[in-house]
Amino acid sequence: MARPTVTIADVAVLAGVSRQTVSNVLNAPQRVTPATTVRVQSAIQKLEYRPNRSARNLRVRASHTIGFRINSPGGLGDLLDRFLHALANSAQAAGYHVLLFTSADPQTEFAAYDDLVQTGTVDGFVLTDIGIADPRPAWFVRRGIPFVCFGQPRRNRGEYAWVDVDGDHGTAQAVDYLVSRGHRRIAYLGWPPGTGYGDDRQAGWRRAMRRHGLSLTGMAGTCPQDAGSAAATARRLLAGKTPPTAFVCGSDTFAIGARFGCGADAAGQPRATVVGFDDSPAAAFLTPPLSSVRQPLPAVADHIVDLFVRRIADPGARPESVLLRPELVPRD
Amino acid sequence: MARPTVTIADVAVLAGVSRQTVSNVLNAPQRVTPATTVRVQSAIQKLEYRPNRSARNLRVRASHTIGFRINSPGGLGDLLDRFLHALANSAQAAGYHVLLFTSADPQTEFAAYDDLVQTGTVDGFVLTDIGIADPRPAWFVRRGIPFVCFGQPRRNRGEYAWVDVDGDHGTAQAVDYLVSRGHRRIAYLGWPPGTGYGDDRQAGWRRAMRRHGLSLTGMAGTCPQDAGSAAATARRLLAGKTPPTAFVCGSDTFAIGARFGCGADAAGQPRATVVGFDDSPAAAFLTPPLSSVRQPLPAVADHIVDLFVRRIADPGARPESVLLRPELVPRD
DNA sequence: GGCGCCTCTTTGAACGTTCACTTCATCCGG
DNA sequence: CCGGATGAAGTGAACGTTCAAAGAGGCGCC
Repeated sequence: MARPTVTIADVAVLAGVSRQTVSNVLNAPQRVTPATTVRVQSAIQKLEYRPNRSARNLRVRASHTIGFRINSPGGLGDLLDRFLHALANSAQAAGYHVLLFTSADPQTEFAAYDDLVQTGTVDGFVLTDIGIADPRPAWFVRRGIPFVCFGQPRRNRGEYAWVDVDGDHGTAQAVDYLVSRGHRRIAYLGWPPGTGYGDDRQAGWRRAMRRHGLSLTGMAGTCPQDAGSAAATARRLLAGKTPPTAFVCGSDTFAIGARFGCGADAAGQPRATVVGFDDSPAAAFLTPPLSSVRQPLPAVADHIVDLFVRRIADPGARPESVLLRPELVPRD
Repeated sequence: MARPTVTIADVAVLAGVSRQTVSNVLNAPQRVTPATTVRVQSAIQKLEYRPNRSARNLRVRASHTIGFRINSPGGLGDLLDRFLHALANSAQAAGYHVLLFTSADPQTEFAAYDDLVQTGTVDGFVLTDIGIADPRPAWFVRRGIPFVCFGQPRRNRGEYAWVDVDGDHGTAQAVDYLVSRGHRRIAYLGWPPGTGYGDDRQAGWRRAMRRHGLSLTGMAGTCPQDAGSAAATARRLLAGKTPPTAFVCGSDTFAIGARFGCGADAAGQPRATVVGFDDSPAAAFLTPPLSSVRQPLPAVADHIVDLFVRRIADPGARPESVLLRPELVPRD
């Protein structure tokens, strides 16, 4: 009810100590006697004191905020929600917050980054949808702006901080799984070459197929990521001389499309087994549900925030990076 | 390159005026002579001055930030991304930002709201997924915390600020459209009663059916919002004595499920026409694409931010609300 | 006993902005 | 030529926190 703001000075008076001691109780407890700490803590509770973030930010010259650009259709598909949730969660645990912003055209995008940093609104950024020759990482380094990528930059990957999920390993796992279930003609359905992550996923499939001594001919399908063209591509592959009995897909969108394209046999069962990527709820809810490769988003977010905080703490240090393994979620 | 921070004082010196005059140029231009304004503006540009947000926030006791709770699976489906984008966009235009946060369990949820406000991290909140007897609006009012709902609270709706999309009107439009295309047996597929928004959408279908003098028997299907059970429910309705020739759906998830459930005839065409709700990309990409009722998200976000800003400006004023009309996007 | 050292606490200042008030200059009517 | 009104610009203080440095007190060592 709009009670008057209670400040650190109020707490200090009630606890019979100085402002600084209250501050120390909160920020550097080891400097304060246990007895004093108790007194201050109880004063804090009694007054329901909560430190003012703007004042703190002003003084320490940091916003404790991570900027995230949310762009219109979002290349991440329905992964975005779940990633944002995980990111906000991990950030909070580290005393940070996630701030959303948008920028219509590419030329205002960099201006937006600059603005947010110059005004002290954010301390840095998390970047997603890292393109094959994305100009942003280099630009950020030039400006000295802290950032962590979700997805590895393909060029100069040692120079930037990033966290990625090993797509190659994921699709290879999917192939192993299908082989163990008796499949031998396993097709791949994913993005055309040039996306980076898509290439990795396709490479994992190819590698695993070779490892099992299986043929790739007539098994590779690429198309835009929409259920419609995925369905069409699946149908095309199924119409070939040696039709696949299973599909490994670059995303759940492809997978849902593939399921559509397969159609059902007399018993109502899909004519081919489909394994997706991302483990989206939509895929899990199909009947029968899709197996899918799950990205460990909470772990991804944790690492991103961790790397971010370290970047802030020591901007001069060599950027680190983390490659996490996804996990196949089998559903039958 | 970590150049030394340029402050309002630097600008003042360069322009040969006082701090306050620079501040006025930015915040109250009418108080300043055009000639002075020009001099100050050019100094600002030369120094690339950007006002520090923390300092401003501290002084004016406002964060110019709207809090948004992003919860794990998100009842909004893939609407969430697009809504967040729109919200961030509208907020920016009004000088605000959107800050994400999470809270695991319900008991920490209120603590989280409190914390963000008490620390001055946010000025208020945008609430989504307003339940039929949601405890939050009343709680916020009691605490004097500004908020705007996306979706109307069903109880005490005059007491809170909200923006909603008229679901009733949307499904009625869908029925009109299908009738104009010659359909007479039009089924509804949506949530079980008790969600509020779901009830509206079903009511719109029912009302329009009656208006056209069409029978409702064997036409109402409710089930959880997942493609699997939607498909099953659609199959069940199609197996009835007078099977529907079209489906109006409460969401695109239901719609995609219905499409699955219909299967295809010999020519590969779906056995019933399906109209979705939300106009998600997934629905548009099916072949043939789904018609769907589009929520005007940019307008929704604009109104939400507008109402929010007004709440802040005059917390005592009677809360306003806006009901927007969705628009059917026909696709054939 | 005097000195240095360590631990805990306090003090004044500073972060960069805007508010409230004052000063200064100009203009106009009488 | 004066008095008051009007408008532009400047001044000191304040927002609430943490930093840097200094103060107080106790302890051990020579």
